[in-house]
Amino acid sequence: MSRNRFENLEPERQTRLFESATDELAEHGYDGASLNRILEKSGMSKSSLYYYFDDKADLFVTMFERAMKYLMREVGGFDLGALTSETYWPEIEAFYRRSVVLINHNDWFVRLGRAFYRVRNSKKTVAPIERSFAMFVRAAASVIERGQELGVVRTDLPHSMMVESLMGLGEALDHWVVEHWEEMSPDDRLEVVRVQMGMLKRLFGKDAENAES
Amino acid sequence: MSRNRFENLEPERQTRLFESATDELAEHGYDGASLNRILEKSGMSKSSLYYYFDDKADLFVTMFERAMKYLMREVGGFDLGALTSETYWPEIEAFYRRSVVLINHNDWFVRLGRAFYRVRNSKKTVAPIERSFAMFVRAAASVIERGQELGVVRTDLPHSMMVESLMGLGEALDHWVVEHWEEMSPDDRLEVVRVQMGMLKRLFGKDAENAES
Amino acid sequence: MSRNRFENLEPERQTRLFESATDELAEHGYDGASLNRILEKSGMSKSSLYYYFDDKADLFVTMFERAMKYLMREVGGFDLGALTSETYWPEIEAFYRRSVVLINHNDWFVRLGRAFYRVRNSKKTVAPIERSFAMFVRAAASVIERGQELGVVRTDLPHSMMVESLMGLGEALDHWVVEHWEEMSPDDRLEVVRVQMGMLKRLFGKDAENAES
Amino acid sequence: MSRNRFENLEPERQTRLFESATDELAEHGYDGASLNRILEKSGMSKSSLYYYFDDKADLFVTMFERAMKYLMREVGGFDLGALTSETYWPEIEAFYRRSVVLINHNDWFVRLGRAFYRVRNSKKTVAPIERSFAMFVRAAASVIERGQELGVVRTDLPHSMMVESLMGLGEALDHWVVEHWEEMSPDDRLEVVRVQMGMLKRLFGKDAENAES
DNA sequence: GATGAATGAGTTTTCATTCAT
DNA sequence: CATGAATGAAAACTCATTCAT
Repeated sequence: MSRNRFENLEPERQTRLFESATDELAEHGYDGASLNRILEKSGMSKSSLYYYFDDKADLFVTMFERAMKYLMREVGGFDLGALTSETYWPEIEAFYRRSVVLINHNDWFVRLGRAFYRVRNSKKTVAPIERSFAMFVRAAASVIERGQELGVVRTDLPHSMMVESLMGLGEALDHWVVEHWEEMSPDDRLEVVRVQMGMLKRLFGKDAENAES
Repeated sequence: MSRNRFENLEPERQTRLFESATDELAEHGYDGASLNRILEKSGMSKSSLYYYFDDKADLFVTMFERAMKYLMREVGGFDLGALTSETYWPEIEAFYRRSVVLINHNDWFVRLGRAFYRVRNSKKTVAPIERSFAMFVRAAASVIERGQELGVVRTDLPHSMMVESLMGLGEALDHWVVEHWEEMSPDDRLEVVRVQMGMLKRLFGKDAENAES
Repeated sequence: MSRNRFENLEPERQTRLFESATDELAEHGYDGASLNRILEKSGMSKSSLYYYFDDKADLFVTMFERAMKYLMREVGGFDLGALTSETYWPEIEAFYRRSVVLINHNDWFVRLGRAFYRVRNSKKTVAPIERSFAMFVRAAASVIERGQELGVVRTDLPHSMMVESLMGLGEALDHWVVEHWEEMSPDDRLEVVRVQMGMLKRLFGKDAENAES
Repeated sequence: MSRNRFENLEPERQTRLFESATDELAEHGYDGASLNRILEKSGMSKSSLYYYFDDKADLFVTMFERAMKYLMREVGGFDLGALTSETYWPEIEAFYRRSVVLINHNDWFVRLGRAFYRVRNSKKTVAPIERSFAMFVRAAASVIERGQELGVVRTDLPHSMMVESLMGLGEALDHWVVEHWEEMSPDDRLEVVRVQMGMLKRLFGKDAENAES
């Protein structure tokens, strides 16, 4: 129910709320995020917020889902089935590159990114948020599995360890990008994509598997 | 000021407070940790806590530093200067292995580990905690730098990116170990050390640097 | 003003609102009843409710009066003037019995009963509700007075004490019936009417008055 | 834990809180009672209240239990086992009379009485309050059962119906007393006790049982 | 006729911190 | 040394009501 209401809210106020909420989430994590502060920043009244959202969790889940939808629309996803052993890594890199370009134009997306990583470490996160996040992890797992099917991703590690490592390293790399964003030229940024993809390939690529032994 | 006082506190009460605080920190992170709950669990009075510590931050900083000191005493650190290109990776692996053995005997250390990672992502962390954590990061940086001096760690990445990647991947790997701890035999655990060291070497080792090109 | 409007509302929506409101009132009492919950259950919009009713009190007063009108229509009232000393108690019992039969077919009426008793004890009840309830009390008082005129109801008690006792005992008995409703056969129910009438007669009947001395 | 703390609170502040809480409870019932209003009236700070009590329910349960203890100390209870068929009704009447005398000196007790009846009808009453009240109902049930054992209380009604009737009628009678308290002389009041006991005996007494048939 | 939108004031509860004893 | 006591500020959430359309 809340979703429809929010869609009809004056876009400018949507944005104001959206940005305040994202900032707050990024700064304090889910548990620490204060609705009061969000409302103060966005100028919205407390009762209005509860008119648009069921509760704190609903607010952030909605934010997250909207952002994901936006990301998918702008950047596009993978057609996992269409990947081949030749296109696997290049496609991922292209996706990454497109994301970086997108971030170039929407700085609030960086803040959401930060927020995302914070929520991830919030134990008390209520069920719906957990679900939202689980969806994301599952996507990552699918990408890994597809790579293994195609024989381009190593298979000698426990699945869960791979997923967690990917998320952990990915977070660190993204975080680095976000943090150093402004001191880099557009070219630098694309170069970083190349470097970081190199790290992922080195860590998870099949060919490297043999190099170790 | 607080430090000296706390040292003189009856050891049994030290421990009780220590464990309560660590648990709370692990479960709720720094911002979410409640002094009230800690005091309830440990049976200490609120005013006593404020007698021994300046404030919330001081409490956790002290906890953390004591744990680090304990870790160093039990596990031993590196004498970075004494490392050679031959002993570099084996020494790190040995340190890791000793840590895992230690965890075997002190489960509260696992909890502290969890706590550590949670605090790390807490932006609002007051200055002193930040400082405590920075010390830890600096140690990691030193290890990396020494490896580069010895020519066994790659040098083609920005320093800060390497440090962050190490912390991120390290967190993920540790987290995986903590989470799967009980379903593993002692032998499994040591095998995991070997595997994870393989990942670190692959990601940061110099030899692999060429493999990429 | 509100009354006329509500009469013109689509009957099906009238009923939906009616039932939601009655349920809510029964469960939470007047003060505790939430318009929000009522509206959610009935699917009516908040502004519509305020179109049809002046405020919270007006809503419940209207509900109550409609129910009373309905009760009178279905069950029939007394023609107090037509009662004689012989028909007084039998007529009351017959009324009671008819009410029980009615409840058999309209379970929401049970809920209204519960609601009624809850409102009764709500001190803050706004003036109009008080008035509504007063009407009901007056009716009970009239029945008592008529019984006294006919010489079949005791006269040795303060009038107000009789009225209050009647309401108190009546509530308890009704409450008992409502609570045990489902575990009784139709025959049981009518037997209960007989038993409870016995109690009322014993407590208020004139003949019993002598028995005491 | 809370109990001890409250005992040590400055008696004058105990009383202030006690009276505010009782008044509030009497006026609005449990659900409707506002801690804010209580605190405003009593001049206590919100956090202090939560220092002395666990939560809203704990506050009222404590109030109730203290009052009951006080009542039992001042008025004395029954030794049910010691009652005989001759002393049963007189003892009850004596208890009632002593209570009325007590009320004479402590008008807040009247307010608590009102409060008690209101809580009773509060559906949402949290568990502890329910328990407190259940204890009271059980006491009433015991008195009834003892009377039946002694052959002075009728046995032709369902047990639960008797208990509920007793509570309902008792509430009404008490309520009447409270409401007319000030317009009566001390003698009037004791006369009322006699009259009301007459009603209870008539309704529940064994001898009357036959009178009916 | 009908309703979506907005809100101020309210709710219970928890927080970290201070201070007199 | 130790603590009982007190507090203001903040937390998430709900309330009945209003008004422009």
